[in-house]
Amino acid sequence: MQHEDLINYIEQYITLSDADKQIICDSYKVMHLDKKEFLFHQGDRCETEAFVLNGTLRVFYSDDKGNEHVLNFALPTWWVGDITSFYEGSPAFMSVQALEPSELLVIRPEQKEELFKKIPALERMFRIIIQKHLTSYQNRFLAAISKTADERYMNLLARIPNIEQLVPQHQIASYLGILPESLSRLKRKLIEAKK
Amino acid sequence: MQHEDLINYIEQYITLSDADKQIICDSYKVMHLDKKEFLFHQGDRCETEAFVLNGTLRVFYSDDKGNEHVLNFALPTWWVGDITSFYEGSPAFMSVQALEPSELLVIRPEQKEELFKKIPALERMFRIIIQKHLTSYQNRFLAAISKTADERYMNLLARIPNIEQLVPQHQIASYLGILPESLSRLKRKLIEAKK
DNA sequence: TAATTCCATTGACCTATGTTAAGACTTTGG
DNA sequence: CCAAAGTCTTAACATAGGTCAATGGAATTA
Repeated sequence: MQHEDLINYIEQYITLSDADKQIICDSYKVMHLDKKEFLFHQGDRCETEAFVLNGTLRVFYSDDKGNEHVLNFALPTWWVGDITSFYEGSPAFMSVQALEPSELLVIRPEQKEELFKKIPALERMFRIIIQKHLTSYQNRFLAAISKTADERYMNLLARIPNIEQLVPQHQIASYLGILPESLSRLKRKLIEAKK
Repeated sequence: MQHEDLINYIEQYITLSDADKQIICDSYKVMHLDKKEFLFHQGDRCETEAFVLNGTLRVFYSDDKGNEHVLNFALPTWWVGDITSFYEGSPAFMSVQALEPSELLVIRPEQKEELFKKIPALERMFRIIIQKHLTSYQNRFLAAISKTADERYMNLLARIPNIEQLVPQHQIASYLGILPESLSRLKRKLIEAKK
């Protein structure tokens, strides 16, 4: 069943009756994205919140000079969306694009409201998830101002060991907040240091 | 009345009956912090969420080398707390300390649960506030990796024009993610460039 | 399969910020 | 009211990472 991973995920947080599971399956629709296809674009309203079933996506922000900065990747069992845009209808702060063909489970704002009414315990789960995201960005910020690019690279590898197989190098550089040239140089230094 | 600023703040988001106002006044207790006194320490459980009535506080993280990094300041009508620690009971990620004598309205987790039961519309307000915090840290992160210290300094001044009168310079440097020496140099350059 | 675009690497050079150290001025606490 | 601690500035030097340019290989597309 398509929704199995989502059900398993939710059951880490709360207990679900069979009826609850049915409601969840009805609320989330399967969606496919081709490589390079966007879930939503920065500036548009984000009307979909998605749970990644498989594939890889990047969440990025384009600044005023047109430079793109990877805020995060999205891998299976992760959530993607722009919550402020999703709930409040404001323009999305970032874009989300598939880096390879990907399968998602998506929900729209009205349906999510419905879902919360039917399974209020989910509110708590999503609140915790938002808090984790907040903590994660606090950490990214702290790392950006207090660690070297080497350290941030090693941390990323520790957190997502197969990241090199999943996304191209220049996306990793962008995630780290450096240029591809710098990542290249950095990797060489690490290899030489190991010898 | 002590709670007036809080009531006004909340009324920006939702409509309150007189009974609601009374409940809010009963839920939030006035608290005074002397200069240098802590609201809570990194590593402890954060059992208070506070609304700042007056004064100035700093929210900071101490890294493994003992260096302190200012995550944010807290000024009148701002909220401070470590939500994850507050709700989930985990150790606080950061510390909060008064930079001058400050007055707060504080609430404890159990009381906040009670409050949500009595005035459910507050849940929505706090969800929006968390989302704003999340966006704010995404921005801090992006600025940290893509803007120069000059730009970040100018942004801070634009956002909080009187920040120089409120907090010592080395705290501003810490907020910007640079050393006091660098901020000093940077300010001189800006002054010279203006001539 | 050719043509084109994209991607990773390298090198030379540049700049913003860190590092260290010193001195003057201000605030705090006994 | 003095001593001590904290704060701001300046300067000389070091370094991480940016910038620019060139190359070769890989992946897309016609």
